[in-house]
Amino acid sequence: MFHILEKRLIEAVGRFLRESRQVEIPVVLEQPRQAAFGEIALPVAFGLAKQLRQPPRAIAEALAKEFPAVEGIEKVEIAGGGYLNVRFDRGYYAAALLAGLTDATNEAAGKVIVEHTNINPNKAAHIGHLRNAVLGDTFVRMLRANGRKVEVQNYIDNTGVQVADVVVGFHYLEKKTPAEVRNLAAQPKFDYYCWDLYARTSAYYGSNPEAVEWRRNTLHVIEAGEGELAELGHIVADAIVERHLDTMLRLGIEYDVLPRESEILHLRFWATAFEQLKERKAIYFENEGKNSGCWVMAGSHFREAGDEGEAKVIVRSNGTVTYVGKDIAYQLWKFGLLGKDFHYKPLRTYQSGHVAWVATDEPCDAPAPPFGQGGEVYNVIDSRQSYLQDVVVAGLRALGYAAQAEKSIHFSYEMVALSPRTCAELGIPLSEEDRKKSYVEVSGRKGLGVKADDLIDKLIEKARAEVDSRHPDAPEAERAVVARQIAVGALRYFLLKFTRNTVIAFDIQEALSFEGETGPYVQYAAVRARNIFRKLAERGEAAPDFAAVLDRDALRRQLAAEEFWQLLLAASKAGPALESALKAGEPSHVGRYAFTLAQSFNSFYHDYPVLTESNREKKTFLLWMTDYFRRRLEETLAILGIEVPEYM
RNA sequence: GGGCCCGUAGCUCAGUUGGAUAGAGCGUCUGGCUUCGAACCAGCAGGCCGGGGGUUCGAGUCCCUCCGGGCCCGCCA
Repeated sequence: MFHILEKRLIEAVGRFLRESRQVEIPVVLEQPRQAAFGEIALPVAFGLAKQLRQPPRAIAEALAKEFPAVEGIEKVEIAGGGYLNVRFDRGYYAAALLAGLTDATNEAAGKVIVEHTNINPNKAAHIGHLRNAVLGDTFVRMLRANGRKVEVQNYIDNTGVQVADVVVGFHYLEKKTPAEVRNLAAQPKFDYYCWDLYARTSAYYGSNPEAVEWRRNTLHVIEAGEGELAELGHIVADAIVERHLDTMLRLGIEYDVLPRESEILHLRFWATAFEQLKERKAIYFENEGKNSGCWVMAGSHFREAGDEGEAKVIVRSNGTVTYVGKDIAYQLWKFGLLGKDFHYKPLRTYQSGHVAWVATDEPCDAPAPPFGQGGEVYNVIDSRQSYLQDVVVAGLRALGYAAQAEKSIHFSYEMVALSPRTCAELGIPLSEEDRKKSYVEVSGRKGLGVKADDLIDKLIEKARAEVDSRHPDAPEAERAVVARQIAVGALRYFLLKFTRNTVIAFDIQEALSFEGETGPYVQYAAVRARNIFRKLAERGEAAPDFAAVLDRDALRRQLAAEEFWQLLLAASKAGPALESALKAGEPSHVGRYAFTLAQSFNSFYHDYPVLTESNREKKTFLLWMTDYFRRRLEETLAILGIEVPEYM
């Protein structure tokens, strides 16, 4: 509704200026500095000051006198150096909200592809991976809430060097057969086992340089896809992918399709992309210099104009393709530009019946929905890979796909590091140098980091203690559910409260907090709103028919109280909040909105006892406000992927 | 050497395309539970927005420069 009035205002003011002043300027709306100034501020007078050669204040006064009538707007006032502050007709506005009038969502055409998570399937997921997945998943929920069609992809690099390292560990260090590893892989914490093995193998390379040859050979065999080492690679990667899906499901994160590198190789996606790249002269064969014998992309494609820079090798002199090359092929496929497709088989069915599919190289009986063919592609990848993402986009552009290059968005974010305090707490040894830093980078290679499942377990444990102390009589199973919901709320909110380009110095104390700006704080507000209606029912009272009691005049009477009006206004801005968060590409903005909404409600809850209110109109109004807040809180939390517990 | 990011209250962070008196949370201190359950609320204190220059009627926000910190720049992935 807020948006509707904004649009009306822009339209009316634009026409007014055109007709009365013969000026054509874009009408900009602002949020007044203070809520008491009104709902919308128009700074038009400042823009006109130059053109009309008059002081802004005088222009504002003149404009205010002739200001056109706009439905739903009560009046305009002059303020400050020349602002026109607009006040809504409160009764009109609230009546529209009560009638269920909402801002229309964008029905933009085309599918959006969001790729996130993308964890190397060779070890347990850690806190950094969680940031990626939660950011990606929340962005997906934002897009869907806005009416967009979204496909969630989780790319699996199952033939890469990281998997090879773990295979080396099993085969050369532990001398295990595929059958033995298969047994191990069926154990619950196989990903933890590999976490340690990966670190051990990496360390082994350091002290035994000749072992690096094992790795090279293993990688080669895994890519070819045949032999015992390749079998080991599959066992490891497939099992770990399942563990990752389990971990993410604990946070409510699901996927539509898992494209895999093994299929990119076997289905010769790269060969097809290579032909295109050669044909359209996007890459060239280098005959001299250090890159002699390689196919390279000229630096001018992916750097600032004028900066020739270094060329990027796409195909090595031994004929093998680099990681970026495969990524270009994958990106082409996402847009439906490759002229090839994977085959698919169902990987798992979620509780809702939703199926996650995985790429295969041979057809399967189950009919898969169409994947790929996106109109817009978001790659959720940390900022350290921005150079490579630039190369991928440059590849598209060099192939003549300028439109798709524009629609290829690197949804980048900064890494999660560990606070020194948390390192100490976890018993991670720090060098003299690390101790001085404000944070320490995690390293899978060194086995240095906080495992996702450990963190979730810890959060559940703490939430459970809180729930037990408050609701000792509630059934055990119920308390377990509530504790899990609170833990997930705390974790997801924690990862979302920072803007994307802030490095998170992960501090376990801070993440375990349930007070202040946290997920549980917001959940608590929603629970309180629900409790009021539960108590009402327990008293044998039915929820009133709001529309019957609250006509426009009644609403106007109640909303004459400034506090009520400000609360309602804030709650009514969920739509615009989502829209601006999408525009900015910032899930954290939705989190922040949820928090301020919860703050508003908590103060309302504290100041106005609803159930004991004796005046019928006021009580109905308070109940309506409660209900309105409850719905906005629930909607916003759903976008954040946070559930509302039965009680807290 | 080149590129990207960051520097705002004791700590952790917000701050829309430049706008009115720079905001939260935590922490400190002070008050508030007679169940719509305090995982809450109210209040106090705390700021040369890293330094300097510029553009502008107006700069935390844009430009230049310097200082401090992080990340990237491979025929690894």
